[in-house]
Amino acid sequence: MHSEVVASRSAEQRDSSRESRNGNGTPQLDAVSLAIIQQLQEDGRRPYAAIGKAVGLSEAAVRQRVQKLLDQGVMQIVAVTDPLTVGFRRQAMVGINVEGDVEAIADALTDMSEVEYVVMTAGSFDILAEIVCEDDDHLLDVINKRIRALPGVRSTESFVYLKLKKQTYMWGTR
Amino acid sequence: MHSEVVASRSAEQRDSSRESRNGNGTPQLDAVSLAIIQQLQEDGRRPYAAIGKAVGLSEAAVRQRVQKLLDQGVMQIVAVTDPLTVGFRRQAMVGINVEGDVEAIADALTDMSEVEYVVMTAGSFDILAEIVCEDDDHLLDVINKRIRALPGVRSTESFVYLKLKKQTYMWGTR
DNA sequence: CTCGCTGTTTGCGGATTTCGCAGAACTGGT
DNA sequence: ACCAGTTCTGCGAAATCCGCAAACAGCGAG
Repeated sequence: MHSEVVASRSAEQRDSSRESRNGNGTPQLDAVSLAIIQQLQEDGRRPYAAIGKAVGLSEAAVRQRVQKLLDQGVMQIVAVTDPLTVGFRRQAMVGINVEGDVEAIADALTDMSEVEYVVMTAGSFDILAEIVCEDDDHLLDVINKRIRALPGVRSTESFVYLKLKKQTYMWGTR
Repeated sequence: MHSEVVASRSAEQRDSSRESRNGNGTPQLDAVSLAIIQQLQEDGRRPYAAIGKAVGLSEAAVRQRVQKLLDQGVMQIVAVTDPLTVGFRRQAMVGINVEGDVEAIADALTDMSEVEYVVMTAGSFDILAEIVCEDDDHLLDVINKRIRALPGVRSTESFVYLKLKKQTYMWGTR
């Protein structure tokens, strides 16, 4: 019925060893899990059986691997939107310079619900943070009252979003 | 069986008028669609019936709305991961200054597969673009050979990612 | 080499969910 | 009041999801 798939699977399977972890504690993914993620990046609701056919695994096996990937926090299956469409009128990327413990500031930003995205960077900013707000007042409040008030924040520079041009989640689908 | 749900629905339903469009061509979302999106932001695979129970609609109605939201491009249901986990070792945010047609440059960036995110901004950069690459060589190539080569790009500044601290998709879930 | 341990895969039923469709209900315009 | 367009509902049929027990593979200890 699906003999050629099985054949290709056992070929793939050879080097897909047991899941291990590297130093960071980030789970090491084999080729099959990667292929599963790729399938779900194209369509987060794709049936397990269809994914199984694509990657050469049974429906139940795919289901278990997906569940594990979710439990481990390797991936999440979610709806993503353009915030502007959903009623958040003001967004900005904020570049931040820190004196002292950068990670502590990053953690503080992480705790703010208006902050969608926090990344520590090399370059003329120590941290980049994306802010999503309802309106100008809200944005102003977050940047001036809350972020600049954090002890250790030396300076900030804001880039207010005018238009979102691209937003994809297709890593590995090249 | 679910009488109280029906009751609460008709209350909600009153102000959920026909879908319209604002000037931008972006569909206007009513409270119910927003609630549906919110449900799917928590779990992209949540069954239609469960969503229906939460927002006060029948399973079929939810299904139709979700399909329309997907068709309209208002949202997409996808798996998202930390690129580092999936084998992309180098990422960077690139700030770009443009002379002339900013949107043309933004479109050119959008066409590059390594570019995950493009946004036009106000401030000292005209465009911010997020780049996801396999390694340093790849990143260098994209920034120097491809982005800087675009006619109209006056200057760029790169912020290489050191550590991703937060990445959420929970707009409206506050 | 064999035993046993562990983690993964497979193959099933049964329960749930998805899907397509036809009719009812609601809205806005004439 | 009526009509056209859209949305919602309620089904039955098909597909999918889920849990479980058995088969299987890797691996270290004896």
